[in-house]
Amino acid sequence: MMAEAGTHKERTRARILDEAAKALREHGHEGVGVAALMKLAGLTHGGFYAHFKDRDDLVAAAVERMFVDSKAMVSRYLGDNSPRDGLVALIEYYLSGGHRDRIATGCPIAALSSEAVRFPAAAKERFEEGLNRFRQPITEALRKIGAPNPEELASSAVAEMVGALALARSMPRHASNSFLAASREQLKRRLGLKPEA
Amino acid sequence: MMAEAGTHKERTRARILDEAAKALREHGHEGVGVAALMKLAGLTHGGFYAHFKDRDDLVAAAVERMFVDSKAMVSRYLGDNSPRDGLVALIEYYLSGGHRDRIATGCPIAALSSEAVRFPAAAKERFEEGLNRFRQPITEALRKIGAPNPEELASSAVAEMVGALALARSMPRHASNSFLAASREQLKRRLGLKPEA
DNA sequence: TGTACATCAGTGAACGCGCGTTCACTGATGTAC
DNA sequence: TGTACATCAGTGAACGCGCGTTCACTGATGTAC
Repeated sequence: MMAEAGTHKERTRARILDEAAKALREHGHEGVGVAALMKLAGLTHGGFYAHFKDRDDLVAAAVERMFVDSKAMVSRYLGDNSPRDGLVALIEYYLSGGHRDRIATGCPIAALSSEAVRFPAAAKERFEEGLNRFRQPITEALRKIGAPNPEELASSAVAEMVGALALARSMPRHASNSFLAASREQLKRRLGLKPEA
Repeated sequence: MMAEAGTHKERTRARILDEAAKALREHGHEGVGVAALMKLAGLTHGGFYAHFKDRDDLVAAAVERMFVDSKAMVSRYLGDNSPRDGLVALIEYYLSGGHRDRIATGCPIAALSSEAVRFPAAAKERFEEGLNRFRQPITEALRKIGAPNPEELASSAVAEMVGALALARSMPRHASNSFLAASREQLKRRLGLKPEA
């Protein structure tokens, strides 16, 4: 995933962060223990403090790390495609069963939407930054296709995407599938991405 | 809030649940400790087990209790009003600064959207039930005003409301206000609740 | 109406456990000569 | 090229602490007579 370049120490730190970024999405802020995390990275717990000041420091760095995945995901869809095709592809991926089922590597915003309020200050700031960086390219794409009020529309779309994904994860499979489908359809329609009937 | 009728024991249990339902929204699943909770209810921690089998049992009951507030909130807006006025009022309250700032007594779905996946089984079931009971009257109101595909539209609207409220809580005040405003505007427009221009 | 007694909600000390953190140490790595 | 040494990432035992849970007990309440 990452954890390639740099000195030995840098690569170890990156390995810890890769695991932390996954564990944080999968188990939440309180669900990531230092000992369990270090074990996932193939180390013992004492070594943790050679890399991070304390647990809050780790959480802040892990939140930043999560948004590297987020940025890559957005670029994959909005990078090369036309804005219109990109938005459609982004919505279809974001609200897919696959994304719903892969919390650990999926969108950090949806994975932590209701927990971020309680993050320690540094982590919270990075979450806010990540959220803005997610919203911005969507705003730009909407502007390019000539949507009215692209900022407002992008905020609203992000809210729906995040809400739909988070809630879909708390539902039984069947209900979850149609819940995702509902937002996929409504989003494509209201962003003007559907061939008009 | 509740905690009035019944025997002494029933009233005590209700008092504990009232506090738990607030603490759960405010501090999340891992943030509600038995000792702290009992103190909030004016009791000592040992007495807890006269009322609940264990912590999971409490959490399940507290989730159910939260949705009593939720149901009351929805009825307040969709109960007496015309469906159209009711929907407008519901959206305006739900996405208000006041609701954003009162997590402990606000919508349980938004407060726990990203955590519900990890609830113990019984709590998770009650969360699902609560979500359905929230969605249903919105579907009905949309059906009454003649919206096309009211089920799909209600799901989509609930996703946006929940996502917008949860994310607004993780933002600095100014950004948060306009984020809420964006979803308020977009929702009223797309549900056909705006006087057409 | 007054006394004796059973009930049981609630108390608070104690438990085992896992958490975050500290620290004396080890042993592999890279540089100096 | 080979040896001596300094560095420091990583080890693992130990810490204090707060958690959920147990349990012997207390004392207020309500019923029986």
